[in-house]
Amino acid sequence: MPAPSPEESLALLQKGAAALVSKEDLLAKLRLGRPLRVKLGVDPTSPDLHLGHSLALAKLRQFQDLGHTAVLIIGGFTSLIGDPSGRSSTRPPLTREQIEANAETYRAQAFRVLDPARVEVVNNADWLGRLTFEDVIRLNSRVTLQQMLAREDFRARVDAGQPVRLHELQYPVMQAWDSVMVRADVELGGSDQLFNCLVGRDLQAAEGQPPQVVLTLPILEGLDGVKKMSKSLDNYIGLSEAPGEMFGKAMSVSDDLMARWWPLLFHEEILPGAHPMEAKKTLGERLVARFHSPADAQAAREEWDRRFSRRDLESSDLPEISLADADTVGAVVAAFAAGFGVTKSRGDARRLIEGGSVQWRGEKVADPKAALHFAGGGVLRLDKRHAVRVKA
RNA sequence: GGGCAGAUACCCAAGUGGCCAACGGGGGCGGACUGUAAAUCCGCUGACUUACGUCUUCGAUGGUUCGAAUCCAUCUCUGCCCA
Repeated sequence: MPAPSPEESLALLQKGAAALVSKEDLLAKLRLGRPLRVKLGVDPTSPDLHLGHSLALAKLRQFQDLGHTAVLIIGGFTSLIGDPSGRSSTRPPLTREQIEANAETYRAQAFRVLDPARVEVVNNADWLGRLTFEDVIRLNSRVTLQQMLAREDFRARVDAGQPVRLHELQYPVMQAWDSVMVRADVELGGSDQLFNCLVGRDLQAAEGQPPQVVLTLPILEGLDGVKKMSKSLDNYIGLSEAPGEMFGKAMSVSDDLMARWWPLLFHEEILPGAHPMEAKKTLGERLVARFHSPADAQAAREEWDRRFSRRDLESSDLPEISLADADTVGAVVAAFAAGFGVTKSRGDARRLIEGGSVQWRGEKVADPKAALHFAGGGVLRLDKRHAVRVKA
């Protein structure tokens, strides 16, 4: 493949971007003819990277494919504070152990998207943790309170009478310092990172470095179609989720949300005239193909059709467990535990049963006290998404 | 440092001595309908219990009372105004 011209690269890199500061700067940097250092910071605040992160990761991959270097910053230090972006309240701090563990899983997940050959993975605890108080004061002198209050989420919390802690104001400064330390040519991030990334430009300039180009990507809405996709809201599709889970979650989103996701995920318009359900299946398939493999995608779709369209639980791929005869409540609790590692209270189980969700061998069992006999085996349906095959 | 207001379940919020495991809304879960969509309708939404009921819960601790989310004291935290 012939190396694309700077102009061609620019056109490609602009696709799907929410903001680019600035186009001219990026073009100028592309014309330097050397690999650019493209920074993306992620805070290991949870064990999972999700589809929301994948937009920036995919853009980073695009840079890599054009010959540039990905600088993936694991926010070992920043996550001790937590970016207040998009949050209406203070984030609870994580322990160092949690962060370490999460950082480890992040690498693995990020490499589902990134090219391992052109990436530097660094941890900002390595430099932020060494700053002296004097250093910190010096950095802070570069930023004004007014600038901070220009950030909408801070402003909103102040206006709403909610606390904003001073340490939260440090977050943009730390992120900016990262840019200086890795000598970033470009920084990627979600739209809500725009402010932080721009502080990076200021700080780099103050340190005598050419300011980075900032390229932001749209924020992906979560499964609920209302809030930003995030682990803490439990409205996400994890990059390392099993194909079936991924496909199923994709199928559960509203048609409207799917239509909004489509261009963000695929950089193309949704097929006009396609039945929404078909389109959604295609979406699910493409996601599974992207993060697992085309074969997994096809299998996930077939399994889904079998299980949910044709409601053929009997031939579906279910966890196989052994269960002792028990009353229905006890059996449901045991099946959740053995089949899915999920702890259900007996109250929860009873509610499911009384709600008519539980079926044994295709027959609804609505009486929590009914005794179930598992000799001979069969399928025990627990709720929409959970069913187990009981061994004979 | 001073004054005022506030802290209720996942979120918002009602409740100012017993009828409170705590109104209502949101969210979530389940059912009907369906395309694991939307809309609509119904049920559930602290734990244990077949049930009667028992236990834990209304910022924390201690108290008053036969009885407290509700009253008193102290403490912790938050917002606003003043300095």
